[in-house]
Order: sequence, then C-alpha cells, then structure tokens
Amino acid sequence: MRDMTIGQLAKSVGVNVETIRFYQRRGLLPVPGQGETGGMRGSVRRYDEAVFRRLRFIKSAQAAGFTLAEIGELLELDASTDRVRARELADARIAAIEKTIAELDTARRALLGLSRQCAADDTTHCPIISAFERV
Amino acid sequence: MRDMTIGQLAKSVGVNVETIRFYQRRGLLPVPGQGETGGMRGSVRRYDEAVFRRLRFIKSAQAAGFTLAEIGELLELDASTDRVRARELADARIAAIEKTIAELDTARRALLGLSRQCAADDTTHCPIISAFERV
DNA sequence: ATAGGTTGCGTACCATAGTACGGAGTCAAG
DNA sequence: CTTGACTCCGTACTATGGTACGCAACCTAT
Repeated sequence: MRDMTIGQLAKSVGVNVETIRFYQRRGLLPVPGQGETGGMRGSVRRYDEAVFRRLRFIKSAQAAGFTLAEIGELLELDASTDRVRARELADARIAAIEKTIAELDTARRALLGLSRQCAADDTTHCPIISAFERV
Repeated sequence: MRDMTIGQLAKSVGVNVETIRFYQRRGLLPVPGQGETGGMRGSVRRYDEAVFRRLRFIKSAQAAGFTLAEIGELLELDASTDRVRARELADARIAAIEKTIAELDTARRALLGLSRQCAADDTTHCPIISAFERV
C-alpha cells in the first residue's frame, strides 16, 4: 500500500481522483514534491501512507459533520499544541452531533409511525404531513 | 394565527421570507390566489393554517434528511393513496437515518476520546488524526 | 396624506462540496 | 516503439439550498 499514484490512493479511500486534487487546492492534502511529504517518480507524484491516513481522516471527520474549513483547522491543530482550541472544536461538534442524533431519532419515530400506518390496510391514505406533527 | 402575510408566516416557522418564495417556485408551497388554498386581501397574499402546517412539515422532513425533491414527492403522496410508494420512501429514510445515527455515534465516541486526551495534562499534543483511527 | 415598513416579482448571486473536460505529457506492456 | 491507460493542470460547470437586490405597488399608523 506504499507509494501510490493518485489513482490508487483515490481507489483505496473510495474517493474520486478529482476530489483529491480539490483537497490539494484547498490545502487539505499536501502535493508531493511541493513540501516534505512523499516524492515523485519522474513527473508523476507518489502518495505515501501519511497522505492516505490524512485523506481517510478527512472522510471520517466529514462523516462526523465537520465542514472542510473546520477539517482544515483540525489538521493544522493536529500538528500543533493548541489543546484548548482542539477541545473546543471537539466539544462543539460533540454537542452538535448529540443534537442531530436526537433530531434524527425523532424523525425516525415519526417515520416508523407513518410506515406502520401505511402497512395497516384500512382505506384511508397515509397521513404523511401529520405523521410529523404528532412527534 | 389565521391568515398571515408572508412575513408573519416566515416568522412563525422561523424561516426567511425568501425561503418561502423559493419553496413556492419549487412547487412545495402553494401561491395563494393561484390555486385553492388561501386567498388574498387586495393584492397581498394571505396564508392560512394549511400552508403553515405544510411549511412546518417541510422543515421537519428536512431535519429527517429528506431532500427538497423527496419532500416534494412526499407532499404529493400525502394527497394521494399510493401507500406503497409512501412506505417505500419512509422505510428507505428510516434505514438511512439509522445508518447516519450509527456513524455519528462512532464519530461522537472518537471525539470524546480526543476531548479526554486534550484534557489530560501530559505534554504531548492531542492526536487528532489518530483519534479517528482507533474507532 | 404621507412616511416607513411590508409585499410581489424577477433576476442575480452565494456557499459548500465536489465533478467534468480538454489537452499535453508520461508510463508500462506487448 | 506504439498503444492505451493514467497523470498533470487549469478552467469551467454542477447540484443543493438558499440569500440578496432592486423596484414598484401597497398597507398602516400618525
């Protein structure tokens, strides 16, 4: 898994090649040959394990609801010692996640009611709008 | 709360006036005077309870992760008797919600670990990237 | 009756997160 | 040594969900 081309890296993480380039433009991923990480073979860039981990982190953080701007900050923070800021971001996101989970659970219950209604074979139609009102 | 102007409707649901107009253009909300719902006072449109409920539904459904396109379909379905399709949409969204909740919970646990690390007063910095790897 | 705050309408613009495209160069296998 | 796939690079375009803007008409309280 060492020293991949951009296509192999993309495939291994399950993103589009263009997405990697996009992240490079945003400064989220290093461009091998323009810094310290990774090198090149001829004029083709090579990506090492560090970039792979970084990219995977971006995707995980995205799943956690961080925006790319926040992820950028996290990545900088990872190399720094600003623990206060790091905790701040983490705690804020934890709170947001908990709020989202609660909302989603409410929605889930509304939808379960709707689905059950639709399964019951009475002649009335499923009250979709009101399914969200009795929550 | 009956027969509001667009501004009052917007305020009561907590959205922007422009958002209501946007939904009207998308066909998600009726335009009073162009259909059966609501009427007008002079040349100023008036919005009744039905629109209010519809708008609130849109916001709830959005919180449940439905896109505006899906919400449009749900709204049409609400007036129809296509229970099969309604269940289909509901069940698909329930599954998606459960997946999202699981992901968010994973992320939450990663962030809790990170936050705890940052709180511990050892000299090393918070391992932000690796916080997402031990999940 | 007049000023200030809506409304209605259309068009334009915004942020976020990518995706697509075209052309030139390069690399690996047959 | 050529063919096909992949890379590099820049620019442009997409989808989603709104926001903003400007102007004329209107409505309300003083």
